[in-house]
Amino acid sequence: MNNLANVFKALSDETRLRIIKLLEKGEVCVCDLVAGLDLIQPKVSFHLTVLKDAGLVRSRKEGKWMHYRLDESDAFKRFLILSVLERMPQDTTTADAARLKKWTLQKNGSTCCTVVSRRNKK
Amino acid sequence: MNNLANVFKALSDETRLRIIKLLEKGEVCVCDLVAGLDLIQPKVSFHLTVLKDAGLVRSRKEGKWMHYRLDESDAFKRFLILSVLERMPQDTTTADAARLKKWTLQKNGSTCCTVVSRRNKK
DNA sequence: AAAATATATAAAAAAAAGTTTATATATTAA
DNA sequence: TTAATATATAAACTTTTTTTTATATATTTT
Repeated sequence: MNNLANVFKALSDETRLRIIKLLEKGEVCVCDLVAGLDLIQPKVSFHLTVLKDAGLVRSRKEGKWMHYRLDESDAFKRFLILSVLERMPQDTTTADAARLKKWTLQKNGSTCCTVVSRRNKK
Repeated sequence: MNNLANVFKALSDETRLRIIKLLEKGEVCVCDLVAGLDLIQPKVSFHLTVLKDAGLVRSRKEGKWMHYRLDESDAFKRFLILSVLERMPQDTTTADAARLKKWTLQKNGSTCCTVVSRRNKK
């Protein structure tokens, strides 16, 4: 579904707005989103599917990992996403970003979402 | 509630988008909205309350009638409302507008929402 | 090949939103 | 004052959305 009410519906959930914020700076893989949001994986997958169905994110598979990114391919979506990014309350989003950063540092190639292509090329 | 997710939630329902469209040209009283939408009155009241809680409409009481209008008091809301107004599919909205027009013509002062103040002043 | 991992999805359960019917309140009309 | 009307709200119900738990699939690692 891609009608107007549905795009708004996709944006009507706190968790999904947090996801959008975590995607602000570019692609993030599901395992990293799970860490950043501190939520169980199927829940995150569910919300990603809602966002994708509404055309607000796109995904790219790389090995066993799935990377999501914002889809700002048209002006309306771009504006909606931008207004989410700038309007989300700081407290939540900084906590999420901090968790994500901590996680990516500590996992250090040993856990999920190692960038395979790069490792293989080495 | 007036947080971001809630504003989007208010816009995530077809009936509420139809209401916004009917309010495009200015204040409309509840009985006229009921006629335009062809829905039962408590249902319309419910959706008006949702819109009001989200800060998207305002209301004004005049006698026993309640008039609703769009609240475009800030740039963000104004943008959202504008995008609804221009993006709603024609078929639904023209049918609603036609019903509302027909109703206001035929009721002719005899039924609900007679503009009391004006009549009294005569 | 076997084991481990990332992710999606299905099924069941819980929570939230929307609908309907009935009714209360305020106001106006008679 | 009594009757009628407009609207909001409450209660019961239905539908939709979200959450959780379990599992299947694809891929990688060993």
